[in-house]
Amino acid sequence: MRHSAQRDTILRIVKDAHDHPTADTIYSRVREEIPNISLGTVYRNLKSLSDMGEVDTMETLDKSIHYDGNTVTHRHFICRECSHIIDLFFECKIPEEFHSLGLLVESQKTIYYGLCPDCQRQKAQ
Amino acid sequence: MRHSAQRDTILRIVKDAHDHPTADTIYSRVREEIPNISLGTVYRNLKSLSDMGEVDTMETLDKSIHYDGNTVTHRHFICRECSHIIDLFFECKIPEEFHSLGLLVESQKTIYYGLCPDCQRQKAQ
DNA sequence: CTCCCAAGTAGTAATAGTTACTGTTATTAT
DNA sequence: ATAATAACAGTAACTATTACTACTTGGGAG
Repeated sequence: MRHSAQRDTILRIVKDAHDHPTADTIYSRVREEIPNISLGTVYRNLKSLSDMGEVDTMETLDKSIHYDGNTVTHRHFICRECSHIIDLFFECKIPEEFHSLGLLVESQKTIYYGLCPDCQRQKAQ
Repeated sequence: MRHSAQRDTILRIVKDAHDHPTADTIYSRVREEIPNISLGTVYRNLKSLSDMGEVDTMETLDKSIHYDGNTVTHRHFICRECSHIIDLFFECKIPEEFHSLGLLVESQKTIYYGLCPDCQRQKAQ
């Protein structure tokens, strides 16, 4: 894989982001540094960065992919009201049962859905 | 909500399916019974059935939504080689930590990725 | 039972997110 | 420095899904 300024910038911006941005959001942030970058370049590099394990992806109820620069295993909570995404660094053990089923687990993605504290308060009023 | 033959059929077919079909797959199955049903009708009803909690959805690495007629809380394993989806009925406890964070969890979706027994064998050869 | 009308439908157009293509640019091995 | 080719910008194409519109149908009121 050849070096490219575009991919460097994309990776840095995803690593710096803590809001699980979509490709389009990443595109507009990268454009502040590289104004004429192509959206296709952003998608292509996000895909290769994801394949290389440099970034993680989240598939949510909205139809766009969210990217996560934090590749440490963790889970997510999404508020059904405000769509805010919260990172959860609880322990993520692979249950014993996988062995007996002969399943080799390489990664896992968990999303919890519900209400965040702020939205619970608003609902209560 | 008014009764409709189309929705009844769609729900029955999703409940009978055990392969987590996409809207398009469901469409072709429903067409065997209602040949002139519209794809839009399938999408619209899958959405309302999902809103009503009659079916569950799965957002996977491929970009289409998979539907699950089994609404008992469970998790999924997807093989990265053959894309086979396996249902897992292990216990799905909500960790204690959510309370201290003030997060109200209403549902959860977990997908494990890895290799199924068959694909592990093929890789070993 | 019949009539009415809103909810539902078929068919089609539109949209959004993503990927593919094409000619040009830039990285890196020689 | 030069050649080979990976990566790029710009644009077209694709796929899954949603929206729209005129027509149909379920089911309650009379």
